[in-house]
Amino acid sequence: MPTPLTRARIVAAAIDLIEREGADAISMRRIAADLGVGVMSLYNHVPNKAALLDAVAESVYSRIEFTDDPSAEWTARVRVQARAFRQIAHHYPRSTMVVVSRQLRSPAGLLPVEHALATLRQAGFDGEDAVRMLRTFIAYIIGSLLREVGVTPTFAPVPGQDHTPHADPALFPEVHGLASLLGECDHEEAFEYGLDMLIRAAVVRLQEVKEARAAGEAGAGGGVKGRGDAAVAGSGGNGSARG
Amino acid sequence: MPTPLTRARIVAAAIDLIEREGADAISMRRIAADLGVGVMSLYNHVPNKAALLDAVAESVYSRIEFTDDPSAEWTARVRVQARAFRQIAHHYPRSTMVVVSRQLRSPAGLLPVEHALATLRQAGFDGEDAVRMLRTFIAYIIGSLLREVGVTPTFAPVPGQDHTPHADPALFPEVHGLASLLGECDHEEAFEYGLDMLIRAAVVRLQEVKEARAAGEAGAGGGVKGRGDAAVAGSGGNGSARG
DNA sequence: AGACTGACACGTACGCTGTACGTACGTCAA
DNA sequence: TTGACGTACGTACAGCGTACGTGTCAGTCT
Repeated sequence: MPTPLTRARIVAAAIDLIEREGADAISMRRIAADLGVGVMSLYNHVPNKAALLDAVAESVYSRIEFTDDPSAEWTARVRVQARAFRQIAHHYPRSTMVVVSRQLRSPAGLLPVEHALATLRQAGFDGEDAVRMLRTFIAYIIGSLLREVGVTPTFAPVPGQDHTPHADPALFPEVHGLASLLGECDHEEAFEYGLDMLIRAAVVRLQEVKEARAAGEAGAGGGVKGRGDAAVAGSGGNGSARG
Repeated sequence: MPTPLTRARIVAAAIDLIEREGADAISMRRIAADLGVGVMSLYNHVPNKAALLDAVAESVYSRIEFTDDPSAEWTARVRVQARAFRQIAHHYPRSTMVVVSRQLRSPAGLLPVEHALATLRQAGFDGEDAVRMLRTFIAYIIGSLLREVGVTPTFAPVPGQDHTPHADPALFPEVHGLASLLGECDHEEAFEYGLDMLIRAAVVRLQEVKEARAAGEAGAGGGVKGRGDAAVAGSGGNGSARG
């Protein structure tokens, strides 16, 4: 055996196999065969299949490349980070479903979070807003990825396929009238559209917060559960300097 | 055999089983056993397991209840529809992962789409904006559902579990400082927060479109790809705030 | 040197899976 | 009566994850 069996080699082989034959085709036996080893040898490095898939998710996730430019406008930085996240769907399309299907709790997932939070904090959001906003962005990105890989699992533009819905015009007038728009989907453009919406909303929110802060320090607390949109004015006492 | 085997009965049994024992526990043999029939009898009504899971997804999806009030403000109607969508995660938490994992192409999925498009069109959006906006909302909702069912698959608030991330303060200062916020997550509130962001952005967008229309019929279509970040005319506009 | 120990590759085996196929038994049409 | 047909069912097969035992080798202690 020239190269020793390794957890990293196993994960790499798994990703390779998923990308070649799809997530359903993965099995411990196939991975072992691809590596030229016996099945049970894998279990010396990975406790079970679920853990292996977790490792696959973590590995793919950790390959997100951030080219953060701290001097750029915060909106641009948020945009760049969101796009970087989405890139995994292009580099590892068939593994993406595995990634989004299992939540990962590991340091690998913390770095993007750290970046995003830092960006939002520097923009002027307090901790609560930053966390909630991050969650909103992540939810949107994950949902977008899911649609992308669901519709085109391989990202190969299947030519013969027709997604145009044909609906009874009487029952579904809107769907019928917009069938051509619903049938096609430029994922890139769709993603940017929603991303624009979120970023614009974030800009509005930031302005709101700043106005509230300027108006006075009165209403502290910023009711988490409170339904009042404006007048959050949290900030007070938050010592976490964060330049 | 009192009641004859039926596709509907099979699907119902499958959903039941998933909710009782989780999506991983599902198998044709278990379903057949629950129904008190032989395994192969299922195949008289369902071509294969994948089709059965598709049917499960469709069934769950079709149970979304819309209580649309056409007289309400469009922002409120959008909010209601989004919440209705999210409700499936509460009624069928463990099936939700099945729903979001497979894209469904059936009439069952068209009714919510029809409702949403009609609402957006009535608000004043053109077809393109309505479709793109709908996709944005769906992506956000799906992503939110995925986090909800991922973190708490059974919606039973696991007491012993601690999701608080413990990160090296030097490497991850933000994550460390906001650990308590990151550790807990009120899904309800998180969902509403992002939903608010999207609805506000939609309000801004609508205003933009209307102004463009009023200004003249010249630049039709509106800069879909336009990158203009700022100048969104913040605080005004939102009439539906939430009161 | 000899003995012991741990890590690791591997084979076998068990219970489980989805489902192709053949069979048996109903009800209807001719 | 006869045949066709739909449906329930049993058997069988290939493949799955993985528990368990066995063999080999490197390193360490006496």
